[in-house]
Amino acid sequence: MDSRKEQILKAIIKEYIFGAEPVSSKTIVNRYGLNVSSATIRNEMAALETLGYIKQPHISSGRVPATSGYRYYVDYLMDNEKFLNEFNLLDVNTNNLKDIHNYLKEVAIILAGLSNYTVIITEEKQGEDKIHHLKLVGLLEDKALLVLVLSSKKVKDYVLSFMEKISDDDLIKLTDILNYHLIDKNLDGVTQELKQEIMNIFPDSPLLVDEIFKIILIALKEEKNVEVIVEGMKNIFKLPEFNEVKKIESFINTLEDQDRVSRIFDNILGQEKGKIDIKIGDEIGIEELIDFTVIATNCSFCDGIQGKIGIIGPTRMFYEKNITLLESLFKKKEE
Amino acid sequence: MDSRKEQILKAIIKEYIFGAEPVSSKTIVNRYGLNVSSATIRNEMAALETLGYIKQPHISSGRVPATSGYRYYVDYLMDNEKFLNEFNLLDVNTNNLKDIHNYLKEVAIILAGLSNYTVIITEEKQGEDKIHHLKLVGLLEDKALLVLVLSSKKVKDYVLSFMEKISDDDLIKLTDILNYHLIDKNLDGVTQELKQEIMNIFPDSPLLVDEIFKIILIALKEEKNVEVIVEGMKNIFKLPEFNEVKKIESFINTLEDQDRVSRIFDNILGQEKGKIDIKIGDEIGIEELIDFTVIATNCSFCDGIQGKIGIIGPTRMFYEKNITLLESLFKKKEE
DNA sequence: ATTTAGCACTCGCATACTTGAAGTGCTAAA
DNA sequence: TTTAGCACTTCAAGTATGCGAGTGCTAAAT
Repeated sequence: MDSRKEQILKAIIKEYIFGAEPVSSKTIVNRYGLNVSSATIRNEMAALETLGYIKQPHISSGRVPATSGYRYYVDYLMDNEKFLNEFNLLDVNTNNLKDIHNYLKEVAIILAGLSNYTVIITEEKQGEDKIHHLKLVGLLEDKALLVLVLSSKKVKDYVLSFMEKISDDDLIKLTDILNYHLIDKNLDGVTQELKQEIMNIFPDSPLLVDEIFKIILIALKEEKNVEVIVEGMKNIFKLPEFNEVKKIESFINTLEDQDRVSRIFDNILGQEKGKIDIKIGDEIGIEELIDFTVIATNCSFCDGIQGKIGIIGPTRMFYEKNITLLESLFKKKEE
Repeated sequence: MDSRKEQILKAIIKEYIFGAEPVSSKTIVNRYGLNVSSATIRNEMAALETLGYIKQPHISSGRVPATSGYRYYVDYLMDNEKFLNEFNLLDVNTNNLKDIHNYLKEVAIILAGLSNYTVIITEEKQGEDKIHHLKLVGLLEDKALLVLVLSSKKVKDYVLSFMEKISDDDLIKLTDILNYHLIDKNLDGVTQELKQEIMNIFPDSPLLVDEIFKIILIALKEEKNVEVIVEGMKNIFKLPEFNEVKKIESFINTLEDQDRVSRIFDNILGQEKGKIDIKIGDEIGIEELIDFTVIATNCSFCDGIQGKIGIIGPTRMFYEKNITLLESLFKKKEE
């Protein structure tokens, strides 16, 4: 990636974000004049395409950024223009749950209006439940039952299907190790690090441990009180690339499903507070959102209420603007 | 409307509710055989069209029910088949606001799933604010400022535009009368009856009084804590007649706007509890919902929380099913 | 070795035309 | 009053056609 390729990639992305139409070599010469002819641009574009940064909707059309093109843009090319709006909207001080809920709803509406995209917010009241006991029971050679006993005395069970065959001995060994590490842990304890640790001790079945962890997360999450707020779905109608009923249906279906909205955050956000995460297309990890980008961040309120805020828009979103928008929620207004 | 016309109207509506396609004279003969030929049906259909109960999307197509056709059906023709599902979902007993909110959200999701339409619910915590004082100030000959002082000391003002010219004298007279009747009244006091009473005393400007009342309602409502729940918007995608982006956009725009959702209920529901109201097409009073029917009812919970529940679907909705669905929310399960 | 002019080629989109099926209204006879 | 029959209308789907935008490639220029 020499400097000229970067310039051209940046031009293509800026142009496409602005116009939502395939960008031609001629457009780049006209508007970003790099002192070369359109033929040269075409050659460079062909190179950028082999590198996977851009693609053609069909032969003989202009180029459109690919996911990795946007990723490159966000990581290396984006102008960090500063926007002036600093709202400090999230400096709330209340202990009333209902108040917080209504307030966050208001925040979502405002943010949706400012961004012109869809805003998702979850508030989670940390559940008190921990894992009291855990058991793996073999059913068939590739199926087992995971039984969870929670400290609230609730019993939950899930059927696991593995790719690989697992012996009863393995199950017992795994049960012991999981119990040793997970007993009396709540959601905060079930971290990536712990998973790694267990996988070091028990390295033969990485997929299985993965699967089990996912289920434990789900089980404990069910004990959490997660409230989901979605505002500004209507903004999708402003985007010319989503002018088909099928696409809109898929989007609305996804965002009306609280589980899937929670999963967006689970997939993209770590534990860190205040950091802004950007996931583009398939990085979000939800099939239906392949054409979208999510910009999200953690935040926490009084009373142990955890919040997550995300802006979801097309992959060709105004990255700079929306990153600053999310950042500005936390900033104090300068005097 | 002789009996045969009623039979044919009923057949057309049932057929259209089921199939969402214009109903031909032949279809009626085939499926509802009334021992007459299709030509006779055609003659009757022409008559039903002049009566306004059905219409043709274009000449040489079958007939589709008109709003007044559905109205006639609901009022006189509908089978009151009883459905068995009785949920008694709304027999809740809690004083926790947050609980009620989450519970109602759950109810909305369930109801949306059962009905296959969109469900709207509002919970309203009655505001304490009353009107402390009211003033009308003339601005231009067809504009005036309505100033409201609330008992919470908040001052609100709104610009009124009238069709007709209003003299300063009239404004003063009207101010006095409104003050006399409205001081220390909250939302419960601003009723249709009171409006009638004032209009009897001051009959010259019916439109004006109407306008003022609307604004007072809005002002007091702003002091109310109204929470709006909308679930199942995705169900619109199952309806073949809403297969255009424009139509879906209009629907979602309307339902994402809390004010307009509140207005749906304001327009169609009276004070009565437990009564099921059905409004079809333009009867709803919201332009964008001209192709929809709303079935709605009032309900109230502990703690002075007022709720309104509505099912909103196409005018060709399964009326019987959804009426029973709403009814069954309140019924006790029979032993 | 790099850049560029020029040209053939591809694809999508809009327009117009054709055809067949569905359904009506009307007339004249039953 | 009802019905058979027929002319007429409209929609929907399929097909042909032309146009414009844009590319890739080749051969010449730098």
